[in-house]
Amino acid sequence: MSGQSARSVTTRQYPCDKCPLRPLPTFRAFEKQELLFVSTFKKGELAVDRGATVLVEGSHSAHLYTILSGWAFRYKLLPDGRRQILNYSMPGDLIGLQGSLMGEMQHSVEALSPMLLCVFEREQLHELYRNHPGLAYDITWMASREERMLDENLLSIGRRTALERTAYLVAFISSRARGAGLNGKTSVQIPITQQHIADTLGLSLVHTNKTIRKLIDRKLIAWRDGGCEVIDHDGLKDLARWEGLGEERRPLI
Amino acid sequence: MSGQSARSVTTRQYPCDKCPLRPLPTFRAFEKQELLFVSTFKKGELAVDRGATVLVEGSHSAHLYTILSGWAFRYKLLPDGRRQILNYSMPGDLIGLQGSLMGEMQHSVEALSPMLLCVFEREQLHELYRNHPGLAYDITWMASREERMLDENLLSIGRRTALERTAYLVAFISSRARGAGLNGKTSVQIPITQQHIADTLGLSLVHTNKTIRKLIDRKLIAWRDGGCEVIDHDGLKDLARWEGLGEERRPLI
DNA sequence: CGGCCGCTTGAAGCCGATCAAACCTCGTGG
DNA sequence: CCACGAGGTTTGATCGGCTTCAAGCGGCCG
Repeated sequence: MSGQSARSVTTRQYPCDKCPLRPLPTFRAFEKQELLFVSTFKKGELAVDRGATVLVEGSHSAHLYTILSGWAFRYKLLPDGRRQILNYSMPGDLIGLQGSLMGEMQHSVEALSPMLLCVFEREQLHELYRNHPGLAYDITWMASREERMLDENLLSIGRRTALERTAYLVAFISSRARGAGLNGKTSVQIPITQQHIADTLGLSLVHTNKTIRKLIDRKLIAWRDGGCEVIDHDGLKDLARWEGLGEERRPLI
Repeated sequence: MSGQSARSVTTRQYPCDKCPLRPLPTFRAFEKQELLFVSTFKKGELAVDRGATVLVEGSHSAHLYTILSGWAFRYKLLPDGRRQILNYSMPGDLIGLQGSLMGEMQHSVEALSPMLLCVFEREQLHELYRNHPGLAYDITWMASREERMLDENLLSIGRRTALERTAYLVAFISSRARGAGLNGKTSVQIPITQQHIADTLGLSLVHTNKTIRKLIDRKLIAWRDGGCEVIDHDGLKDLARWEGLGEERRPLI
């Protein structure tokens, strides 16, 4: 059973002023004052294993998180077990904001790889809004960004063919991964199984496999070491008729 | 051509202290100070016709809106014209927040009925965040609410059958309509065509029609006067395996 | 070595798409 | 007053993309 909620609070390895993410060109710089507040906002770090459930639908978590490293996905289930993956999360993304604002979580979050999370307390969100309007604005911005990604995913599932959808999804994830600073010298290894892709795109596993094979045959992607690798990013975007992500600088909390 | 951007600024009929929506039990009350600010935040009212395009993908609008009355829908298009409806909007909902926060609109908004909108200026959002943390929190809350609806819609399109999807959509819209105070003595008339439903659910028009017929035959809904009416709300929810909306009180700006 | 997980492949069948046509209502103009 | 056309709904027939069922393969780990 891989779904167990294995987790352990580690000692703090990354004080906010030595945040490994903030120096990246994708992220906006902090005001000194904001950095100070976030340092007190951060309550610790949480390490979770691959396959661990970080947050579970129906719960009322006292925490929200920023991903320091690793990948995760958000999903919902129907009563009979059908699963829909809603989106993926990677370094710099907030996890659990919906639950913090509105009370109960209405989706679950599972780690796709070992992860390191910054832990924040929901309770202090009000203080953040009261004293740090810039950060408050950033949080709304990030919520809007998530909304935008969901809009695009809806368009994809609703109106693109299986081949287009798959091309879109791989291009989308790899764009985001690059935006999160995950590009090694070569292209990114996306740590997902074909079942994840199927559950994201609303397809069956069998048909997903056959569709991925077409992308491989066209030399658009490769499937290696239990993960996906992009070979021809522009080819994927063309096939999916996708414009790509705006590459604006974004906030990090 | 019904897509023209017909619009006209009317004189202000509803000062914020006489807002027809706020007294409704669905909405949270304002602090006196918040009411004052929103009164200055509101720049006027905009009346649009049915079929008018309120906001268009790719534009940089200087405004955002709250719906005073009427219905609208958000949608995206693929280059070849395929349309995906993302969500519906009704009284009390914000329109154009994404665009205000992030610059460019990445979806369009079209009126489903004549509408009356409160007009706000994007520029003043920063002032709102600086001086009214409570309202800032409310805005984030509303963005999260939209995100939640999108999550549910994704689950629906990705993993529910055509019949379940249709049942879900109708139940969902009518729940929201009731939450927006649109329930007359009888049930709500939802002012949409079957083409809208098809474009929301990722189905063809023909199949949507046949699916709707099944719901009618089962006496779950009725189709009258070019609109949809719910007859058996619980029946729809059961069929869709849908839990329903949390009926929490929500903010209004 | 055996079992599990993830990937692959073939065959059969169905859900929903597409094609085609007709009908109804309503507004417009001759 | 009726002819006409447009938009929306309806229905039947055929097609095909995707699902489902079934089975086998390969690698990794206890």
